Amino acid sequence: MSDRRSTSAYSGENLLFLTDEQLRQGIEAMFFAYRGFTADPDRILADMAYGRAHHRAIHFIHRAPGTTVNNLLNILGVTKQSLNRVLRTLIAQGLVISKVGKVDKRERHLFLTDEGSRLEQTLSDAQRARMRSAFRDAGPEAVAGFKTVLEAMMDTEMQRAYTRLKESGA
Amino acid sequence: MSDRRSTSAYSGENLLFLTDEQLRQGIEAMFFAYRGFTADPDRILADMAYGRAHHRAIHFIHRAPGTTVNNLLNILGVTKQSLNRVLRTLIAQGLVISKVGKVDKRERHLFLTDEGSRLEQTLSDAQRARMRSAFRDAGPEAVAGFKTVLEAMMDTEMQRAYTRLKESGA
DNA sequence: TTGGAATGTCAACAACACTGACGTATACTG
DNA sequence: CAGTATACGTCAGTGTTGTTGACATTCCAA
Repeated sequence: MSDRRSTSAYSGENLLFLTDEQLRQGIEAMFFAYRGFTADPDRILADMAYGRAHHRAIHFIHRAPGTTVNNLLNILGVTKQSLNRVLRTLIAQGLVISKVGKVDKRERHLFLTDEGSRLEQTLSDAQRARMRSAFRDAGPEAVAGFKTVLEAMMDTEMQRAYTRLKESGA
Repeated sequence: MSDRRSTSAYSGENLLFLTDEQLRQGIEAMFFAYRGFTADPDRILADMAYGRAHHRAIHFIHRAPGTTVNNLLNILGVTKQSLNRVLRTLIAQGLVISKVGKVDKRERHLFLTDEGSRLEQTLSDAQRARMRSAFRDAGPEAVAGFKTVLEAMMDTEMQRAYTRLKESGA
């Protein structure tokens, strides 16, 4: 344990990881990695009538069954009209069901049907396979760093949403 | 009947970072972080007639001045029709110039104009600011892990493109 | 009870991706 | 030189996903 950094966290030559060149590398890594991140589910969805927006909706409905439209809206960060189109097709195709709220009849609570759950499983299997492979190649310390940086990159509201989900899943 | 003691680098309880729960966290972290990652440039571009596609084109033309259309196509991973729409407006607005190749006259080499460079600077300043803040909060070890995982998440072709860019910038 | 806020739906439009087909100029090859 | 391949641009059509605007329903509070 070196005591050189006792006062401020990082000083002098240790700041080299903050050069514009390093930042640009981080930016490009995000760009290319996100493409890989979405590639497998996208391929699966391309054959159906669905797209990435459907995947996102299905993912978070699976994560928080019974969530309201409004809640989903906040997590996904799109307009309700945009989400509604996606939801409408998912409901019409029998992947999602929408139940009128008992205490507040304005709200709709969303659930996956069995078929919806199957699709969710297929999609997340594909996405997890890549993530698992990347995690395994990188090792646990790298994974911890990965999560730390991503968390620091989120908007504060998204940090809250992420943390809430994270804790609910544990 | 799988042997509990695997021959891989990590075994037993060290594999806890590969649980489905951990992978799901990684997936959601990517989703939320990418939103933050694009938020600032998106805000700037919303006021102009440009979008994220223009940003990507400008970024990589800045990175590799004189690049050909075909090269840009491979990096961006879109169709030429899609890229052409973007390039056409950028050229019409005087942000990008296209020069006929000297050795191969079929090729068009792309460059930013002064105005294009100014926009690139504005956009990348915004994006770098967030990345820098995230990097600083997370620290150098986390940043190293971040890059390792992202690199492992890319498709192999994208890994090559990324590495090539990375080395050209050093 | 009435008016405003919250929730969700329907309609129209814009951005940006895709495929397919075609045209033109240039380069390469037998 | 003739034929083929490559690089680039364009037109037309389509699909997904975002946007704004208008509107119905429900809840709540003055």
